[in-house]
Amino acid sequence: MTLMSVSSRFCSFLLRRRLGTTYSCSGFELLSSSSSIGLVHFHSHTNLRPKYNVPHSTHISNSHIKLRHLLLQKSKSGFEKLDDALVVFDKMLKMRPLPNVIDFAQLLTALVVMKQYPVAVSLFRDICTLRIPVSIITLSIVINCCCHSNRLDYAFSLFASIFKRGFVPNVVTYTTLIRGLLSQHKSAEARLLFTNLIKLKELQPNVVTYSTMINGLCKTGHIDMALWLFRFMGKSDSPPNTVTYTAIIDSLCKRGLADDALNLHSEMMEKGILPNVWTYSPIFQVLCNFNRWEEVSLLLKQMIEDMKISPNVYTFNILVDAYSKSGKLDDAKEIIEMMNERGEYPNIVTYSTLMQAYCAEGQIDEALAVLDRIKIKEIRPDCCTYNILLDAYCRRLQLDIAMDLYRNMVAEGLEPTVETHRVLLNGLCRLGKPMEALNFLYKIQDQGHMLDIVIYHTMLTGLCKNQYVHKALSLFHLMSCNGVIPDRDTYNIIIRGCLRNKKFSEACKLVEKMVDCGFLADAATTFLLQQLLSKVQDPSLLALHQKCLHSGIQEEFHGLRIPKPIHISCPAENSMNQNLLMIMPEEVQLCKS
DNA sequence: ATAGGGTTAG
Repeated sequence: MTLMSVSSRFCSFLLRRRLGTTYSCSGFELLSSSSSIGLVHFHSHTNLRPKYNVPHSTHISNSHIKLRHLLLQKSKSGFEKLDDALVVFDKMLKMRPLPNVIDFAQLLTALVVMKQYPVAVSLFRDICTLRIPVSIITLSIVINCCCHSNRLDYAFSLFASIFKRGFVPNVVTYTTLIRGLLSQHKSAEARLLFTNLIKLKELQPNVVTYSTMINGLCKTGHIDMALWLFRFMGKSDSPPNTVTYTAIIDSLCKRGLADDALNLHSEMMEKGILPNVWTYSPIFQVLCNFNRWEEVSLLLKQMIEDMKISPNVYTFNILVDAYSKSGKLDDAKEIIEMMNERGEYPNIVTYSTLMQAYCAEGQIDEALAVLDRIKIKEIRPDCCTYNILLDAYCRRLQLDIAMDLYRNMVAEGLEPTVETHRVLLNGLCRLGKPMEALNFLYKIQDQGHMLDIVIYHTMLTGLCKNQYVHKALSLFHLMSCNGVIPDRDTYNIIIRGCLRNKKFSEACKLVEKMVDCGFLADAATTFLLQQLLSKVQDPSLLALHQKCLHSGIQEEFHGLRIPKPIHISCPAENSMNQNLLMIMPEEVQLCKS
């Protein structure tokens, strides 16, 4: 058997495997067990190995040059279809001499651009099986793919293989792993990796490493550490750039700290670090939230005219949503007009937002008209679009129409989400059919659909409102068995349910349990308690009220959240390592041991 | 040839 025939049969086999039914199982199965497809036998014939070590330059043909040209382009834009990428890969495997490390890395990059992470991992597996050489860059690309597929286990096993293969991880490899850890909410581990890099003088983090760390710290709720690191960066060799500032600004905006965000926005401009479209979007969001409409208009003008930054779909969608939610439908439509004029065309999110606005105004026909119009424009409605309409019908108690729509969306090939199910459950409860809702819940659970905490909240609320508080209590106990841990909202929902149904002793027990778990009564619960106390003088109720007051709920009342002010301080000018380790005291302990 | 920001749905 010649090398070519084995190789080409082998290639087709791999391709079929990827294109066939087993393909959907992602590349990770291949990563763990290559022997399952009989490759071990293939390995043992050393003379069947492709002769990749033939110097490339002497054999470069026209097709190699064509390939290189194609890959350069596709690694930036991605292939139009997944199959196109697979066909190119198959052709590459048949070429002699084989394309080089860079060519294969570029093909993987094209798959990354297409967000086809598991496929990239699968191709990488084939590359290894065929003994095609890889580099630290190839490995970094694949580690990134594992992280994006939430497979940290594979990412770290590949990380270990870097050393076995005799490569050295670079700053990109480490940054990728740090991002992976943070995206999986493993912020302690990310911090440990980050500090160890510095402490063990492995390598110097660059501005991307810092920004990744800062963004991740913000997203995992460690904004104080993020701010510290941000100010530390200002004095380091890698000062913050636009992305770093944007991460902090976004975080401040999400906390409602509009003025702090605006100050930072001015600060960066003073330092000559130019904001971009990413920087402006969260600022618009927070200004809208606080009804600072004048400033919104001014900022939009400044952004476009002075800074010459074009708002994009994201920016515009934030504005459309904010205007709609404040009943300023005309302003929302004006923004959509502006989008069309500027060639930044509205997308499915824009139209779903607009439909949501019509539904909120009770103009469901207008919302349906939008749906018809986008279908003409060949914009495909997604699950969220349907969820909005489903919710509107459920609110009007037209559950039969909602169910029709539900069947429609499934027929269109859309997979219902937790939100879809939440909307339908809510609809059943509204109609006073809590037991049907509960049965529906069990049905979707049996079907293997995910039940999240929001679904439980909907069901608990529905049961309590329909005087099925005993059923609510059993569901409350059941949810932790199903791996969904009650949070502050869960406790407050069930406690209010008990109070409304005069189960005061049960409410007492739950408040105690809640406080033990570190949660407090919210404004609605406190308000209900006060209302009840003004009518009924029940001693257990009074004790309950006292307990709630002692647990310190005053900071939040009547649903108004008052954000705590943040002081952005500068780190003291000590030695670098001292300073950096100060932000992560837990890690210092770990490092010492 | 590899790494870092944002929108709709309780």
